[in-house]
Amino acid sequence: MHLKYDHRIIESKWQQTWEKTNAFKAAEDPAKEKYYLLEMFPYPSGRIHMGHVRNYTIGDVIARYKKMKGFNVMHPMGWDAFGMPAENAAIAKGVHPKAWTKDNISYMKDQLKQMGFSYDWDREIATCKPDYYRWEQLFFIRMFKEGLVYRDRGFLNWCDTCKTVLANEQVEDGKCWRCGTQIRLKEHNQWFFRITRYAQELLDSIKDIKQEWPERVLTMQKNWIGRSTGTHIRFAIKGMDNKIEVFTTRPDTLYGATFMSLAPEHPLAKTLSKGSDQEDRVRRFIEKTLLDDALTRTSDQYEKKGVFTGRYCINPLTGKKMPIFVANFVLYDYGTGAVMAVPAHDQRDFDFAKKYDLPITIVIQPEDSVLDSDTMEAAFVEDGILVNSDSFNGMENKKAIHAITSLLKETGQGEATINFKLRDWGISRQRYWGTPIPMVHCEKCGLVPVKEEDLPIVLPEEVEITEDGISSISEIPSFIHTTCPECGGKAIRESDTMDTFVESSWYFIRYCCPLSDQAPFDKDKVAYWMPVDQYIGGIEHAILHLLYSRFFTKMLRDLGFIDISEPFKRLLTQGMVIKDGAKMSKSKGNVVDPENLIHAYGADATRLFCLFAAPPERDMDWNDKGIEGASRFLGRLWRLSTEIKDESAKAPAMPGDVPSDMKGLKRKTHQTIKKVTEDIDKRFRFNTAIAAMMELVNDIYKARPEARNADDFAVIKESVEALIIMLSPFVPHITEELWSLLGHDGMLVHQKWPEYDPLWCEVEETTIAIQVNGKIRGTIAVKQDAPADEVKALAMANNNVKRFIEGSNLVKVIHVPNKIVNIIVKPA
RNA sequence: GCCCGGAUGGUGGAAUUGGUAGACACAAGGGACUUAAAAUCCCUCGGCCUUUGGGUCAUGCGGGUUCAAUUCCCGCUCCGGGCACCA
Repeated sequence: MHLKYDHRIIESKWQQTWEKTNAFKAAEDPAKEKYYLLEMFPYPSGRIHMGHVRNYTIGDVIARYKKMKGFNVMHPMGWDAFGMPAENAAIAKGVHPKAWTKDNISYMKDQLKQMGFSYDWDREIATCKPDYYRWEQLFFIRMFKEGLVYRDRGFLNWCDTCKTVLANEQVEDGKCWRCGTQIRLKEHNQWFFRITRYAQELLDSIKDIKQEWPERVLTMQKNWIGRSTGTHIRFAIKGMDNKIEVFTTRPDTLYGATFMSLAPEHPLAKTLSKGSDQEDRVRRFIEKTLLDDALTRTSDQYEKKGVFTGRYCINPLTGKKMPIFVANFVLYDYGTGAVMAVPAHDQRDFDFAKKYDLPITIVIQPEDSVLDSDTMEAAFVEDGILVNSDSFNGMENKKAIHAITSLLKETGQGEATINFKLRDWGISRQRYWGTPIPMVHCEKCGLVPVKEEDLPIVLPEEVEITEDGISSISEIPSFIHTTCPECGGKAIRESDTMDTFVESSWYFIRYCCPLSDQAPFDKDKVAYWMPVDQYIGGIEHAILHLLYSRFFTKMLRDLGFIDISEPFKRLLTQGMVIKDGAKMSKSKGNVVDPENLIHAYGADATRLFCLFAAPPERDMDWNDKGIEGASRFLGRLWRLSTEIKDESAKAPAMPGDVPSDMKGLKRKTHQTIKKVTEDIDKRFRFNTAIAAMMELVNDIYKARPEARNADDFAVIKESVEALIIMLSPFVPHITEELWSLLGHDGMLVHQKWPEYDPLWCEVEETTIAIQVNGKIRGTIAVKQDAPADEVKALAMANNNVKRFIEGSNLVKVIHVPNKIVNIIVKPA
């Protein structure tokens, strides 16, 4: 009788053994090449979901594989523990966010352990703990001193009924998700990180990671940073001292600028109309427009509307009056929030001019036709020759861009500039569950940072939680009232907390030295482990999290904390787990709980299924039935290994009477080792690696009845053992058990990855396809690398091929070695 | 709307550098074993036609390049991700 495969017993047994023996504890060892593998840490939402299982299984395969390859692997795990869901849960259930988060962490940690992931739990981090966020507060203070933090006007979603600030996620169709009240944008001073100071470097250093990051992620980041070269132009306002500055990539059209459009958020929008009969209309227009979100406002279908402010500015080149409008399609976030309108050469300006009957002046003519401003039906946006532009008439517009910019520069009315779409990072959150911003408002001294020795500023726990919400720390007198670090007088603490993206922008460095309490980072340890060799996470983080982390790394370098410039050497973006056509997520209610799978089929089967279902980069469509196949395969592996052990023990040592040939299996074994190694190492294609190992299992099953003597069984044993070792990163528990059942002493986690013998990988014979005029008409078997003449002759001799070439004239024969022969014929 | 991806049998997917489309699985159907069931093992499995040799269509749609296109180019459709306060 053989032991039955019982995942419940085996999995917990090996999980305990690994833990007891500290199998995954990482320590600096200069003699060994380090490998820092990291998966994006989870938000402790309550239970792990399929996305976590997929992400962490992919990571675990690589971590275990690299360890077997001899690397000193660090594979840490932690918790992105601040954030909105904890507050929502607090409101819904009356639990304190801290308690809710703590419970979730302990439950999810247990779940991760049940999956058998190879984490070094000694490095665990939770971002909501003061011993973590105190360093973030230190960074904030140092950044403030370097001018990398500033306070500026910003806009918040405000619900008048709930009297609360709403996150974008909490706004549905412009209305509050709880009470349905139309939200409005409220002005509020907020803290910003000056990420734009790094815009150029973030763009330039893409070349340093280019080889190892997915192309599409870098493309998205480049577009997000959005560098463009253009010109700043200042327009004088009639009757005022102020000027309006615009950014344009088309200074060549300046002579055609006939009016000015301001974003409703523009500080001048209200000021310009003050005291005029337009004041009320402008105010109403701005209020109305601010209700529409940015997506709507940039849409093609969005009706372009505006209102005259009652004021004019002066075109710096023509000297003509240009009416100033507030227009709903102008965005405050891009450029300067003001656009010089050139209706003849910009479609939006054209539509606007037609609607409000504003002058259209053509300043660029195409070379092959003549435009007429009275009859044109769309803006002319192509290249052409300047007209109506004084001394620039007749110049190609591309050249005029530089010529006009030079003129503006000479007259002090503008200059060439570079503009980025990237905006500074607003990090203020008017929420309780986050890192307190270590600043103090003093009436006398203004904004003063907390003294570094007074850190951490601990988030107070005594908050009021009701069904309606959670009080802000601004309502806790003991927290809010303090003394000024500079003058010692009465002062008020900043009560905004930081965006949780700040915590996740540097956690990967802290993993190198999670316990250090003298400084955020231990330089030696960081120097050994950083950068992360392989980072793995969802494609949904392609821009924000990854860009913020890159920014933080560069900034911490400049603040003297670390010596590297890019945090993640290699990136793998894993696709999402999709069910019913949408991303599996709590908010969509289509979540599959992996816990049921682990109980019913085991962690190994769950891991195998996740890896086999799709390649990591692709979205994975959830299918409940697939796990059966994974589970069946493990049963097959189990029986094969235990039975072979008995059979080989009984086999006669001397060659038996029936000759047999195990060459085929030996070849397949080495080819499989090669294939699996390359699939993991070069391509991260775990699904095809598993398929290859399934093929090997099928071949062993077929070869088994042919085995007669000890030599034959030695080949089979070699196959089975190679298989068990190669499968161990994928299904670590069952393989560990089989390894020990086969009589091995040491644990499989400490085994070396198998090597393949190139000689045994060679193919003896290959099947090549014969085409006639590009259509397959037969196949022939030939020796690997057979000479072209021989192959061509064999191809022409094929019976079916003959039917298609007989009676035609041979044009040519294309031979691609070991692949195909294509015979081109023409009818006679 | 803007930026970035994706689409291959009933299903998940494979085809690594332009060279036999459908590897490996799932589901389905058939058979063996069994008192029976489960498990296991074996076989069939894109559509249509067929004289069972094979022929023909087929990788979201429409064009193109090539001896040869799932793969490269152009134009679409649909689906997904991101859009700066979800993480």
